[in-house]
Amino acid sequence: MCLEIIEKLAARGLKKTPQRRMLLKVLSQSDRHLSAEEVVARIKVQQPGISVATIYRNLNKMVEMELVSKLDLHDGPARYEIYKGHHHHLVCLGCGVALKIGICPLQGHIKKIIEEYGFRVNDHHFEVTGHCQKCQQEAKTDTRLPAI
Amino acid sequence: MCLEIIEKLAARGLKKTPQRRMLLKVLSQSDRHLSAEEVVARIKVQQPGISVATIYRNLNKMVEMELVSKLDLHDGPARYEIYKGHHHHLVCLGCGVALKIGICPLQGHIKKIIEEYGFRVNDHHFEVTGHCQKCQQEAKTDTRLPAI
DNA sequence: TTCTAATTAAGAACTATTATTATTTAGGGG
DNA sequence: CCCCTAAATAATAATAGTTCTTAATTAGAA
Ligand SMILES: [Mn+2]
Ligand SMILES: [Mn+2]
Ligand SMILES: [Zn+2]
Ligand SMILES: [Zn+2]
Repeated sequence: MCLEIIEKLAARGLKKTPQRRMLLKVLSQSDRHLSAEEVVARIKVQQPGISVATIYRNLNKMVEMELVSKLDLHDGPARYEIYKGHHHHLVCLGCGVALKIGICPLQGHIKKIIEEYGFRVNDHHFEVTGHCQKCQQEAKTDTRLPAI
Repeated sequence: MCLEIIEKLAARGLKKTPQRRMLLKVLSQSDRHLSAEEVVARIKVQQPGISVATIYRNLNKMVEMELVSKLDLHDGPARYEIYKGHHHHLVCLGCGVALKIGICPLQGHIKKIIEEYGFRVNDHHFEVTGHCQKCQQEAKTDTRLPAI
């Protein structure tokens, strides 16, 4: 899985470094988005010398190349996952999970209207925050005392 | 215009301070979104003692109260404007202008699909970046040498 | 094997924002 | 009008997340 990505890097003239291999391995083995610091922590288990700057630098490069995608909410660190096509997320404020949704607002109708404004679209962000089913359930059955 | 807003603040138990008056005056006199630092710079002309912390603190409070709205892209400082109903923007990467669009993706169709996921929506962000008509024109007729 | 441009580790620097704290002030009650 | 006090402020330190700088290392071409 990440072998192919490493080859894509090489095809574009980038070196196959152990740091890049580990970065891709960690991302592809995760079942959720990871922040740069989380990636570093996981790599440190095997390569304690890994530097955060290296991870940020490579994440940026890979996002640019569309090998990795970045989920940047308006608070906390950005989080990354292996690129698997354009999509958006429902981000849970309770558990932090980012549920993939197939719907993109920049299709058909809305896209057409935007282009009628004479605006040339370059990129877009669409993020929905709220609570996932599990966190709604937990809130209902929660017997803990309120935080005040 | 900002007199009404000041009254709304007072109605919610907040004091009518000269700093708050100036903040609202500056925002309502601007024809575009302003960053906190830009607000400070404009207030400084008349009140050189104004503090950035005061502006940030009040902007946050006013956003929370829906008296001001915040436009937070993923780079550079957040920018603010007087709240005039829920809307989204086409943000020009050339001149920075934020064109208001009336279309909200979280209506009807898409909203329904999201709620069918069992997700309880709390908030959402939709921003489109690209180039406005004016900046597209300028790029065409631009006789400057490219920056390499 | 040698060479060199690419890459790295380490940590300083930076940007935007929030927290802390001593001082000031808005506005209500006497 | 003056006093009082909670609210608000100015100044500045602290923070978070990320990028920059630089000297040392290394991948991979020759
Ligand atoms: Mn995803
Ligand atoms: Mn607007
Ligand atoms: Zn999309
Ligand atoms: Zn909307």
